[in-house]
Amino acid sequence: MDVIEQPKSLAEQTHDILLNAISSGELAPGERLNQDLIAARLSVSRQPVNSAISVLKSNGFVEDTGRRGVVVSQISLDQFVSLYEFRLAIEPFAVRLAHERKPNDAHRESQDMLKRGWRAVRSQDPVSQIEIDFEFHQMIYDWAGNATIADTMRMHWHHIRRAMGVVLRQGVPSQNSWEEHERIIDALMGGDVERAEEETRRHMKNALAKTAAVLPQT
Amino acid sequence: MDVIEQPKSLAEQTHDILLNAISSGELAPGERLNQDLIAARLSVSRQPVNSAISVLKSNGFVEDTGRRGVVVSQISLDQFVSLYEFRLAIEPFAVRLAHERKPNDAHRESQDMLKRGWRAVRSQDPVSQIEIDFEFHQMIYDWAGNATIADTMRMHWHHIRRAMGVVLRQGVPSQNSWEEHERIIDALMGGDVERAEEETRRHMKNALAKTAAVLPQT
DNA sequence: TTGGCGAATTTCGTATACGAAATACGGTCA
DNA sequence: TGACCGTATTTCGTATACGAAATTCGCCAA
Repeated sequence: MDVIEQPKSLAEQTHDILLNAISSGELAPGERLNQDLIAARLSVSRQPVNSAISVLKSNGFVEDTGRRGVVVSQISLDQFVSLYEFRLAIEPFAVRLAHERKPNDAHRESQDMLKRGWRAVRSQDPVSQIEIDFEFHQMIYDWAGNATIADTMRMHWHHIRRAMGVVLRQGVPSQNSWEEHERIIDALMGGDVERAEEETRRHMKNALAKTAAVLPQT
Repeated sequence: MDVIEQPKSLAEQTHDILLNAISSGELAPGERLNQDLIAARLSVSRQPVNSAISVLKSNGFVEDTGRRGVVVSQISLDQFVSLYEFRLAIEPFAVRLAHERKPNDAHRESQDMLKRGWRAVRSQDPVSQIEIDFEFHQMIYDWAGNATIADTMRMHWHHIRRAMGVVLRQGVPSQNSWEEHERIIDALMGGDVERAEEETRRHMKNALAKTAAVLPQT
């Protein structure tokens, strides 16, 4: 039996809405967040908005200007290099854990995921491409059975989304990504951990290269 | 030239004070956070307290009870196994980066750090032992020159502190830790990355074993 | 026309107020 | 004596109020 969960507070809803707007690029880097405006737009008072902004600030999505209020954090190239370097350590490790712990229906689940991935590629819709890309990696974290990896990557993913949006909007195709995903799954299902790890590392390096080529122009 | 930074807001100060109280064990797992009480104790209104608690909640330091307010999160064994598994991936990687990028005065800095570590061990003061342990690893992250690693580990470290406090208060000696730190530095200064990574992995496994042996009793 | 100074306005952080929901308490009935 | 029900109290989330600091705007002088 499930526990009863009460509806999210206005502060949490406000946070989620703002975070989504930032991650999707709807709120551009450097853009100011005006508490009165946001409160009016969401039909709430400034109190939950203020609370939501505190949380965003603590997680690095917005920055203090020192003057009045906060602005959406910049997407710096350095930051993304460091983030992908980080993933270069975590993702292959997650794949190794996934190899050891993946559930019985992993094959079916992954084929399903790949199918959805290719469908998103064909759709050429950046939003669904970004979404399903995360779902793919989340599936791996899930198989890895490590809550810290899942939590940490969920946080970082919002930053990744921002950069990925920039990349995809520039018309860079995501087809390669899904070929790489396929190779990772292929190795994993075949029980070849070493190759799965290696393919994952390659996937990370390619993703970084694609992003790095586009980001400085922004 | 440094930028001028204005004093922290009451909300941020409240957050820092509460986080420190939680990490240090002053506020025990399961303990309720009463906003009125905290506000009165800190001589502020409930507003900054409420804001601070939102931030703590988003970072997993306190949990919603579903009823009234929040309680300090439990230290679960599962969570710590997952955290140390995570470190098993990150710390050796950070050491490898540190090997490539460490500054010229790394030798002097590390000898200094080791000296302070041994002094803390002799002092038998858990607080300074925990503090200097973090400083050691932070030095490595710093050398690694990767902001994502540093930021992520700073966040996780508050959770580690909580567990480490439990371990040290049970009288488990921290001498072994500093022998391990010494071996890592020794390998790193000798330019033997492979051994430095291996020593780091061993350090993580030992730390996990020490913690796991004590945690279930709590 | 442009630079500079001061008043008006904006906008934030924090305090206080208020209503709702949950807990705690006390009295009543078996 | 113990279980149960209704009321009082606690305590939270959110709204509103207020003061301070920064920015904007307009006026005046060079």
